Amino acid sequence: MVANRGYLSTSAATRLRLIDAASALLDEDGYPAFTVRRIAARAEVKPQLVHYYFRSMEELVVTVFQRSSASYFRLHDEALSGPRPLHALWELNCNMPEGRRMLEYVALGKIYPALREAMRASGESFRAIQIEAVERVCAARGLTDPPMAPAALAALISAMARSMIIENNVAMTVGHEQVRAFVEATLKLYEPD
Amino acid sequence: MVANRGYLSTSAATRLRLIDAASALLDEDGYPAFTVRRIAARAEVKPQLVHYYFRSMEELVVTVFQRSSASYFRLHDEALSGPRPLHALWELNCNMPEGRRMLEYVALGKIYPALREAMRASGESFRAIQIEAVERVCAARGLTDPPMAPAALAALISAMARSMIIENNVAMTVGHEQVRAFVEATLKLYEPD
DNA sequence: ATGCCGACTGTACACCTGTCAAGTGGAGCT
DNA sequence: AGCTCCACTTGACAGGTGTACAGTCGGCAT
Repeated sequence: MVANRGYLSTSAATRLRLIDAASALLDEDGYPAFTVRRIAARAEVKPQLVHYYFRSMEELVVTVFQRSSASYFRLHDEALSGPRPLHALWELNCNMPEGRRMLEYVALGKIYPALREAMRASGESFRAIQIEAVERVCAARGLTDPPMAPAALAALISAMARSMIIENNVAMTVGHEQVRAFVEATLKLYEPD
Repeated sequence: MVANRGYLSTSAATRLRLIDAASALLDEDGYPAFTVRRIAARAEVKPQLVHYYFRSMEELVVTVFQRSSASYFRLHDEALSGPRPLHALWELNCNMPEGRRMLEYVALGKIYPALREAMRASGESFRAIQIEAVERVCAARGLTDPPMAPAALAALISAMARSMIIENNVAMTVGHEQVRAFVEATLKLYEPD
């Protein structure tokens, strides 16, 4: 067989099964389900295999996060490439499962410092991309005096979507409709049509 | 001694000590520190006393939350009673420790359903109060056509403050300055001066 | 003096957590 | 045939989790 030049154990569909299982559990039952035994059971594998493929739970959670992040990156990129990139970004942030997962990562970040660092890095790069996107829209539409700074709009889109997710989590919905209306009205200033 | 007509065990400075300890731990070390033994240790009390005063951890967490909520209510009320209530509300949401604690409650809410319900109830009533406050400001200043619905402004203030807290948690700060500038500019439309 | 009652202690349960060290079994190469 | 390598299993560790229940002790009212 051809050698696999990976510095870490390559091969192994099992490794993938573990990552899949962890992701699924995070979606379904949230951060409390992120435990060695539950993940292994979900992957139909002995618990010890988790530590065979990952040094620690911290390494696993970072790996899972990176994959979430990469998958979000694709959707993100796609959204920003279309016509009306800002509207697409808003839709994406409101609806995607990745958004709901983020809350769980925030919780797990309290426990695993490496995850916090990964989140910081990915969060900052996403924001940078979004700021550029806003600037491109402004330039393209000849908006010389936008209602707010590009960074503020990027942060606003994330923040409003994230907050609605959090509130939905505790079954709070007061004002959500008005928030959506406001954000969409604001975006229309950037992207009429 | 006079009888205490409480339906639940009254008296007991110990009970208070436990609630204080739990609050402090939540502030300092977050939701992972919310455990019987750590709380008891912080209160300098035997662990068993936690279950002497509270049926379960769920009852304790709800009690602690109610107290947070009540203390926030006072600050909230005070802020909304001053001149420039909206500016005061924004400052309050950005700076108070109650805001940081909320994140921990969100995490604990995944574990304790009763906490979720308490959060929903208190969240909705705070929002209702804020909506009224916005409407009062609009009426007082003769703002007949505000930039957004009152509910949207209330939600926006909460959401932006909360999101900045979350991002600070992972040491993300890109765009925060611009967000502050935007929110303050918006509030100035409601409350010039 | 006796008995009650409320605050608190001692002891224990069953279960779950992450992590590790040593062994097994088979495929592949020399 | 022997050796090595790798995916995986066996078995176990020390420590943590929430919760229960029977006992003790001291002040109070009768």
